[in-house]
Amino acid sequence: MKTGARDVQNKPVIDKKSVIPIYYQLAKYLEELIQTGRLQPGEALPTEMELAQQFEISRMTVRKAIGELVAAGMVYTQQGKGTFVSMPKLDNVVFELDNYNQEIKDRGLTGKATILEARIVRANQQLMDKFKITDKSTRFLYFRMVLAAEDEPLAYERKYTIYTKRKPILESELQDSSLTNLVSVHSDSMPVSSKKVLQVSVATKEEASILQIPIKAPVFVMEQTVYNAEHQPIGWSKSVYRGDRYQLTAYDGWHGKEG
Amino acid sequence: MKTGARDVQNKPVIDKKSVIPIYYQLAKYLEELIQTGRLQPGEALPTEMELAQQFEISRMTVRKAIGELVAAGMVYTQQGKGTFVSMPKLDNVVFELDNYNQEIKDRGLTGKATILEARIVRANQQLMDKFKITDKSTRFLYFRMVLAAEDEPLAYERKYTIYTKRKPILESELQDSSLTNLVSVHSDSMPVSSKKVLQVSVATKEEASILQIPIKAPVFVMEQTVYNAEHQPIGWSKSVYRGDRYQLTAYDGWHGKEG
DNA sequence: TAGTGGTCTAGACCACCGG
DNA sequence: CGGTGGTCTAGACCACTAA
Repeated sequence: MKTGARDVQNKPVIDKKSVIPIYYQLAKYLEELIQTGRLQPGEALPTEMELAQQFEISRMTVRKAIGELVAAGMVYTQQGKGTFVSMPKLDNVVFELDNYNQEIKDRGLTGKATILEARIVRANQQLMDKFKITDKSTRFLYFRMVLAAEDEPLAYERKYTIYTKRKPILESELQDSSLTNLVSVHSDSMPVSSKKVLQVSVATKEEASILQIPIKAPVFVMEQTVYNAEHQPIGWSKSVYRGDRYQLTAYDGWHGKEG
Repeated sequence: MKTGARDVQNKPVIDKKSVIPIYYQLAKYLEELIQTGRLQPGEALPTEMELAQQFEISRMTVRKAIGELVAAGMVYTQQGKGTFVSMPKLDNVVFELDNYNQEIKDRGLTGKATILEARIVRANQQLMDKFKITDKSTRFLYFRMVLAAEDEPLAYERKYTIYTKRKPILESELQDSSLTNLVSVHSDSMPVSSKKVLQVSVATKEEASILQIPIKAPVFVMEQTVYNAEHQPIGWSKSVYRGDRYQLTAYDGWHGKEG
């Protein structure tokens, strides 16, 4: 009588009566085999039929487990050949920068967004370029604001959206002053995509003054453009982040974040 | 006799005899409904049973299709309630920076990595901190190199790995001078995870000279630490990228990259 | 209680790969 | 050709939600 694989404590690897799904148990088991090196990169996993028979479960359940590992990038499948342990890719560079609100919350600080200025402006050459328009009479809603935590200024943001609705500028802008929200409220079309470019620069006199840092101190500059369904720019912002308070972090590999 | 949904040209939405998998056809069909606005954010999709009956396919196939959309972030499921169209999240900040080799290739340039120095060094306080060790006699392999394209220097990298194998330093290092590769070749344990921190700074005199930029010009500074399976640092590097030649870009939304 | 998505089964046929 | 993963079926039972 088969009873499936058991670990060193003679404890069954898969407990069919557990509330934890079988496919999840199997995925974690295989994950452990890989992370402890009992399955080396490039090595083949047992075939789906073998795993199904060994643990007395359906092949579809095995496939669901393997699907989890594929999604996690730990294994890859080749039709007609088998399933293999991936080589760890540690040189991808995908950085995450938490947005302002989360950033503040994570640090347990009290954040504040102060609007320095909010008014209607007419098109100038820079705006006509950024929004890819030629109509000089276009009006834009212009926001200028400072983000601070614990009374220390962290970022300085300037935002523009095409002003078509003629809606008054409300206090509620303070609740969510993200560019996409401003665009949603004041523009005719919905934002559906966004592009951000992050560059490094040095603080201008104005930026240094607002952020309370020395002139020419290094800063991150992020430009965001928000597009509607027709790929037309409907919002643009330029944000300056203090270089001494912001950084981007990237984790790579199979147990990066836990360490 | 049921024949399933048909589009405006009376063409069946799902062709069961196609070589294209049914679940894929259904996923693309639902995707189109969402992107054209016929299914609005927050709105519920037809239930899995409804879709199965409408297209005369198995519920498991419907689930596979929906699984694709979930993975793409376009819909989310709630047990006991239904499946709903996601709100587009345009304010995530996940930046990608192509690695040096791809970067060069993408631009159609001829890249070159020049090793300025490669030698064995003993532990100093900075290295003992970075590698979290206390043994002063530890030896490190130290690489110093410049990355250039079209004879223009772009980045300056300093890399350290624990030197345990006593292997000679070979020309082959030039082929793949990534930190993970150096660690693989010269260290006892395999790299399994990596952490990178990107900050903004200004060029020192040495960096400015090597990168041919003014002193105090803004630069990206990336520190990478590579860990083995026991979460011990086995490699560390500090790379300086010219601020006038590098930027990070992030796309967000459902049809961002195509535009 | 009725309806939803989540899990699981025991088959089936197929496309692809290697010997 | 046998073995592999890829797709698909027609059921089943469950946990959860809402009326």
